[in-house]
Amino acid sequence: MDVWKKFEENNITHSAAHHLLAILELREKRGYARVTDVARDLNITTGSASINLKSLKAKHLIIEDENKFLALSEEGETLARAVLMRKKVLNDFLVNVLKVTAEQAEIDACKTEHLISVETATKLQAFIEAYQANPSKAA
Amino acid sequence: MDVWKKFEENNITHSAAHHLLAILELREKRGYARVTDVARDLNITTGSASINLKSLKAKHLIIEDENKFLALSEEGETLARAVLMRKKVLNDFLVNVLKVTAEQAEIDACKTEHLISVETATKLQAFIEAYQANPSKAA
DNA sequence: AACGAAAGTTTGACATACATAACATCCGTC
DNA sequence: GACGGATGTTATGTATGTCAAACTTTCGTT
Repeated sequence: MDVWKKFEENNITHSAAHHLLAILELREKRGYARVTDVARDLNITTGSASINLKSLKAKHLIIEDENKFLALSEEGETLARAVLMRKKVLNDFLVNVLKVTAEQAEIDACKTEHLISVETATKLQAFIEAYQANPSKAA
Repeated sequence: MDVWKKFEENNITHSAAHHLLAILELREKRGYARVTDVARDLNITTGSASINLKSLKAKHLIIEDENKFLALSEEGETLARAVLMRKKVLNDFLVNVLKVTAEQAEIDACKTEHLISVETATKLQAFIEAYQANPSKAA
C-alpha cells in the first residue's frame, strides 16, 4: 500500500546522509569536524549547517564535545558506513559493469545511495563480485 | 562540483512524477482524471492534490479543460513516460537479474525511477536485454 | 427553485532544508 | 584588557509537500 510514499519514509534523508558522511570524512582526513568544516565541505552556509546538525544531534546520530567538535555516535557511524558501502557498490556497478561515465556514475550513485534497500545492495554486491570474477557466469 | 546537491536539482521531484503518472494511468484505465481521482490514487487529500497540481499546471506539464478534467501536456507526457520506462527497466533488473523480491524491487524502483540519468537507464536497458538473451554473454 | 452531496480551492499549521543577515561567543594578539 | 577575526546560533524568508478544516462551486434529485 502506497509504495510511492515510502520515498519520504526513508530512515535518512539525502541531506542528513551527507552531513554524516562529511563528518566521517573530515575526521578521517583532518582528525576533526566542526560546524564550519561541515558547512565548507557541503558548500552550504554555517547557519544551515548549524540547524541541520542540531537536528542530527537531537536524533543522537552526532555527538558534540565541550569544544564544539563533532563526532558520529555509534548509530550515526553505522548509518554513514552503510551509505558509503551502498555508494561504492552502485558506483562499481555503474562504472565497471554498465560502463557509465565516471561523472554520471558518481551523480547517479550519490542520488540513490541512501535510497536502495539492504536486500538490493547486498544482491548487487554479490552480482558484481561474481561478474568481475567471471563475467560469463554472473548469473 | 557539489555532486551531492544534484539530488535537489532534479528536473522532476518524486511527488511531481507520481502526480503525472497518476494522471497517465487514470486516463488509460478510466478515461479521465480529476483532482479527486489523483488524490484518491495517491492517497493524499484533495487539498494537497489541488495545490500540487496547480504548480504542475503553472509549469505546463498538465492541462485542465473547462470541466476540470486533467490531461498531460506533451512535455508532461514525455516526462511521465520516461519515468515509467526507467521504473520498468529498474524493476526488470532487480527482479530478473538480481532476484530481489517483487515487493522490495517495486519499492526500490519507485524510489529511484525519477533520479537515474538517461545514460544509466539506457545502458541498464541494453545490459538487461543482452543478459536475458544470453546470460553468459551479458558483457 | 432548494437542498445536499461531491468536487475543488484556500487557509493555517507543520516538517524539512536551504539562504541571508544579525547577533553572540570565543580566542589570540597587541 | 580591548580589538578583530573566526566560529556558532538565531531570526527571517523561500520553497516543497503534507494535513485538517473552512469555504465555494457545481450538479443531481426532489
